[in-house]
Amino acid sequence: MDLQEGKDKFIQSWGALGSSWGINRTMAQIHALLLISPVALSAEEIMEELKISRGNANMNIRALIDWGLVFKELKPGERKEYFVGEKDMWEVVKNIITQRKKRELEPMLKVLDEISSVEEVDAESKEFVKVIRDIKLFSSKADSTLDSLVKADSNWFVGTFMKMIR
Amino acid sequence: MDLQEGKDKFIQSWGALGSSWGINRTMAQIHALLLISPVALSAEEIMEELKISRGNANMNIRALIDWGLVFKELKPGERKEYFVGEKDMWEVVKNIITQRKKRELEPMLKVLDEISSVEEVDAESKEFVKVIRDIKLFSSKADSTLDSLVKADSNWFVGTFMKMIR
DNA sequence: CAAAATTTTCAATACTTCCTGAAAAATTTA
DNA sequence: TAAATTTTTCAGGAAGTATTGAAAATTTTG
Repeated sequence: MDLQEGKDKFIQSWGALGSSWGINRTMAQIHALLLISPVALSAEEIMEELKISRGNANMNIRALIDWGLVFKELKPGERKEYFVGEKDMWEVVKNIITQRKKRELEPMLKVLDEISSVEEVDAESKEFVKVIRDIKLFSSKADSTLDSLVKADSNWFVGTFMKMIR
Repeated sequence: MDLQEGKDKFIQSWGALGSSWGINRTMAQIHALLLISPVALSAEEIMEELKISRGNANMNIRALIDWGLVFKELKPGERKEYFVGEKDMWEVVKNIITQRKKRELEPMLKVLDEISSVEEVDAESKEFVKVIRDIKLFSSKADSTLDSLVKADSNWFVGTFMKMIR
């Protein structure tokens, strides 16, 4: 397989993967492109490479910066902004976990909290509150497990955890 | 807060959460409804409760059964099918991990494998292959970690892991 | 400060995914 | 086997998301 074919395949697959994870295709493709690019790329170059409009490129680059997956790089003497991708996969995963935890898990915990104040007047409402408390307990555990995971370092992940769990 | 309000809020939030996880809103709502329902429900009842069409209900119930999150229940002497939700959150999470691993992570591993056969003729292609191999290594580790996680039992998750990691 | 370069915004539109409802298929009953 | 009941399918339309492109805003340069 030649380089261009490999690159295209990677960008394409990474984009498809993103789609099933609530990340839009273009955003995932830009991320893929920057992951495999040895040098920082300008918006122009990204537009060119992925055949997308300026607006689209700009929006998704901002979003990636927001997620901590891409960084601006200013070249001395150059007016354009350049962008580099976070290459350390463990960092990538940690950032995604952190963001999604904040955006999704935490709001859900809040809702579960509110909901468990339903008055337990009859069998049905008692059962409801029980189920909700169960889910809340589980979610809180997931939440703090993810916290610890994010604090742990990459070596821990690739080493100890694997051995321990087997 | 009263029961109906609590139920509605839960179904609504669970639906929203699903959307950001590549699971469509209705599917997540049906799952939520069955999670908090103490009894099995028929398609009719689900349609009624969520105000959705028969077709929509049917499709999404099938999908949930496919994911192992909902089961058919046949009541003796009744012609209709009834459905119950998997109530054990650990089972729910395990099924989701298993399915998504199979549908997304494993195909990605396959692609990474193919791609790492790019000929390393120059600096650029060497760098590309290096990055891809890195990602592949990481993904394989994630894959087997998830395998172990799914094999482990719920107690392990709620107990040991939490202590160890802190 | 004005001109040039670059980035950002956003209304219009293209694209994708989801949902409906009615017809077809399947299953059960008598 | 025919009628009744229930489930499944799927074309067409609705709703939701993503993308474009051009204008506005911002930044840099001389």
